[in-house]
Amino acid sequence: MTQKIDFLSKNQQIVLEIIEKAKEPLKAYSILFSVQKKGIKAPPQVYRALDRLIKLGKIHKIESKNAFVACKNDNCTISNATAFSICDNCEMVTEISNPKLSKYLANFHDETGMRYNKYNLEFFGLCKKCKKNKI
Amino acid sequence: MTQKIDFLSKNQQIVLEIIEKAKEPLKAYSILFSVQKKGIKAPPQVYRALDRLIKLGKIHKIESKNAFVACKNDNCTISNATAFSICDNCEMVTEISNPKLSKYLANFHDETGMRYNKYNLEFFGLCKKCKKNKI
DNA sequence: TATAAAGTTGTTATATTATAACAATGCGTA
DNA sequence: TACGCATTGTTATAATATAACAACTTTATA
Repeated sequence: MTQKIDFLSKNQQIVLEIIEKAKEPLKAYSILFSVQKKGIKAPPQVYRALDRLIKLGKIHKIESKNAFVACKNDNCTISNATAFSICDNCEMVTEISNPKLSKYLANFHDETGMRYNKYNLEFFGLCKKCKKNKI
Repeated sequence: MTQKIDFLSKNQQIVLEIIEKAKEPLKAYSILFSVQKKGIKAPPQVYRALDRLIKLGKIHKIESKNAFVACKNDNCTISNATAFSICDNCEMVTEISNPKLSKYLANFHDETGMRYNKYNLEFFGLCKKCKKNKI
């Protein structure tokens, strides 16, 4: 129940709240615009908060969109294993939480002997709605 | 043997060559700088070539780095399934071609009923060399 | 208490990445 | 030829992100 929100600074809380309320991934500058009434005035303030929230696992960055979403998993405190599905048409983004998938990827290792401690996976396609409406 | 390079325009060939020669992922503006002696003067010329080459599957974009690498698979003509391993220390990027992995991901479908036609996966960790030197 | 250390914030400026918009050119083909 | 169409060149600007440093807060410690 009690989130680690106590450990967040004022700006971090402001930024986190706005991302959590949003229904879609938010861009940094749209966040900046939204929080100007709350006293955050400049890009570095937003980007610093975003960086911190990412490290804490509170939010994730959708790399292919330069946008940010809240982590759907309440207990999430790390950010080392992320998977998303992204609709090419309506741009909807959903975090995938599939234990089999995460297990498979966490255990994956290739021929080079490199071992991974982090991954990010982005799937693209048409969501159910868009598939219906377009075909 | 014969590549589809015949279908590339002049600028596309120039950009592809420089990416293929490079040992690491190249940024768009570093490409721009390198090809100015060949007559390419402005960002849109580079970005247009990059877009085309990506569509053709000749190169891939490393989303977490905003950088571009040549596809290692000679026969690659599509760009819908990519996986990379990225060293957090030396920034080395390697394209993973692991049939089991690609099969697994190509067949993956989640509970939402969404079906994917494309994915991009980026693994992070320490490469063999860096692991040795740091630990 | 005071004062250092570390972290957070605010601020200005600027770097980096990417695209809009439109004119000019070349090229196949009807 | 003259049309359509893709590619190219060009200028300007949009969008994304960070450097650098001063001010302020909190905590830690002498």
